[in-house]
Amino acid sequence: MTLRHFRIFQSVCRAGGMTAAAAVLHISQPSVSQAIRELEEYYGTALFDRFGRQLHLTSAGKALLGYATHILALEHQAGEAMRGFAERSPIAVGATLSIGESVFVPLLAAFRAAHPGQEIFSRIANTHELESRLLADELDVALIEGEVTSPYLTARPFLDDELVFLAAPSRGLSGKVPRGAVAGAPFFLREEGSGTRDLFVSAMKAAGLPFEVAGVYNNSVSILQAVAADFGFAALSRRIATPYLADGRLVTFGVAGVAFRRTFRVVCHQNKYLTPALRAFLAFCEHEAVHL
Amino acid sequence: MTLRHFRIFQSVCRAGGMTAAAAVLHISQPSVSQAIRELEEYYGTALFDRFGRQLHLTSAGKALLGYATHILALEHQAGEAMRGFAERSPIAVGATLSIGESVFVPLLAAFRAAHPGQEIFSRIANTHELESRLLADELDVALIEGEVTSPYLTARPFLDDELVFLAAPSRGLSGKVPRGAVAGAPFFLREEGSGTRDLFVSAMKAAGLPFEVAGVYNNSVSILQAVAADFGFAALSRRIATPYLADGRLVTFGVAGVAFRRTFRVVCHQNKYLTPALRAFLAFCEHEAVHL
DNA sequence: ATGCGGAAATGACGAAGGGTCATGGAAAGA
DNA sequence: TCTTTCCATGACCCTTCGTCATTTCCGCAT
Repeated sequence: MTLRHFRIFQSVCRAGGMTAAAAVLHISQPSVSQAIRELEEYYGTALFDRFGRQLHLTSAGKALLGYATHILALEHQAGEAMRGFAERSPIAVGATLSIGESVFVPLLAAFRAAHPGQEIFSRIANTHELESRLLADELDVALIEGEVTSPYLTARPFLDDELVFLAAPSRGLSGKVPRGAVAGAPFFLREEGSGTRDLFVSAMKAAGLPFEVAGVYNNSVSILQAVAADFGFAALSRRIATPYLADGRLVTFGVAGVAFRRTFRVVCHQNKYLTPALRAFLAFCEHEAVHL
Repeated sequence: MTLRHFRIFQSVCRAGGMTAAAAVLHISQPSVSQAIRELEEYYGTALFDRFGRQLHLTSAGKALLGYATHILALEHQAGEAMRGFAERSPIAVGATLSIGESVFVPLLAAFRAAHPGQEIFSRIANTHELESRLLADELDVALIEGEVTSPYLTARPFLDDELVFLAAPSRGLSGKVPRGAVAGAPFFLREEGSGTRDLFVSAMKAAGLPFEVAGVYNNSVSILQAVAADFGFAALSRRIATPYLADGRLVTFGVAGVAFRRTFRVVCHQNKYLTPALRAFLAFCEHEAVHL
């Protein structure tokens, strides 16, 4: 059986005759006759009693009409639902901790304001987990700093970022300081697998600057507090340190030959089907995020 | 869209791949691919993300799967229900008052015993109403005494019946009585339109026997009671009078030249689709009713 | 009775949908 | 790197579904 049979059957019941149903459906009368005949043969029972030119639903016909009505209503609902999905299917967005602690929530807020009614699921996790979730299609898109390893993921830059050296004001550091001021000094680091940590370590190594590890914290706020308490130094995203720099709890400084530039990237699977909602989110990141 | 698309889509979701689904459905893999493609084009959105050889349902796909599952379940239920109907669809049986007061309930009881689980709707009404309901397909079959007028109804005899003269025992009548014993006597009659009344009136007329109308009752029990009280005579079906004859409240007698033979008939529309249940009921009337 | 009009059934036939096989491309595994 | 596996694509064929033409039957009016 096909939905077509049910549609025709329902029309015959509603119109009260095969010819009338054919007119409603804009098909020929024999086609309707044949469809009803097929239904009756398939189910092995008459759906109508033919009393001369009058059609009367049999009890079996009445029962089938109920099912047909429900089935067709469901199919219609499915169409409506899919039409809704085509426009604003929910999107699942991931972000690393660094981005999650800085621009992520403002970015989402701006996007929601621009796209009211758009459902968004969001998750904050480390780069490795985000990658595997992108590959498993459990996330539609992710915002990460640094590079991505899987060749199946495509990353587009959307925001420039930099790490800055941070110190307690009591140290009296500012502007450019000599390399000796930080060489071998104690630094607070993020945990293994952190993009921030990786960038810091590789940049210091490239600059030939050794350092001590004063502590490994899996979040930035604790590091900011530790540095403010003058337990050591750190290098974190300027965006994260901004509040502490603004009220003087921390100061930032530069070291000759050390650059911490990096790029935030919006990443999704190369074969990801881009719904309008997802396309809009990508476009938003690439064009609007610079205002944050 | 067709049910076929939903079936294939569901299979792909369940099997986890198009090739596997094709194997389950015993069709070729390209056919499955095409069906999914058509669904996606029709709804204007992707149902799966194709990450290499892996398929992942999109959120739209998840939504559609829910609808598809419900629709297919309903269609299956419809098939089951129709299968049930094909075997024992409910039957609507009508009967005249005369039959309703005598053999109808025993007949139904015997049929139910022979066909447990068979649903039966029954209605007792006069011949005219039964006929119009048969023509309007509101009754499947009716049991009537006497003839049927519409040419679209077919009547098959299933039981012989006769009216018998009834009197109070105190009258001292029995066996064959002379015509003078009833000529001009008071008789209780059923209402206009009653087959029993029609037969009585026409038989008396044919015999040239006049009579008085002592009362017109629309049921037989009241007539039996009136005759037992010796308010007058009556002629009713022997089957109805049997209890009164057995315990001596009434006696029956014959009059030379007067015969009240008639036939109970089972009637249905000539074009009525005979479900197995209906066919069984007709056969039961024609072959088993004689034992009542 | 007789003929007419309307509705369903039937038959022939063309177009389209749905099936197949053969093949290509991309990803996963040896 | 080679092989295997899976999905996508294209060519082709057959069944299905559409049409029109015609028939049949019932209901109605003459």
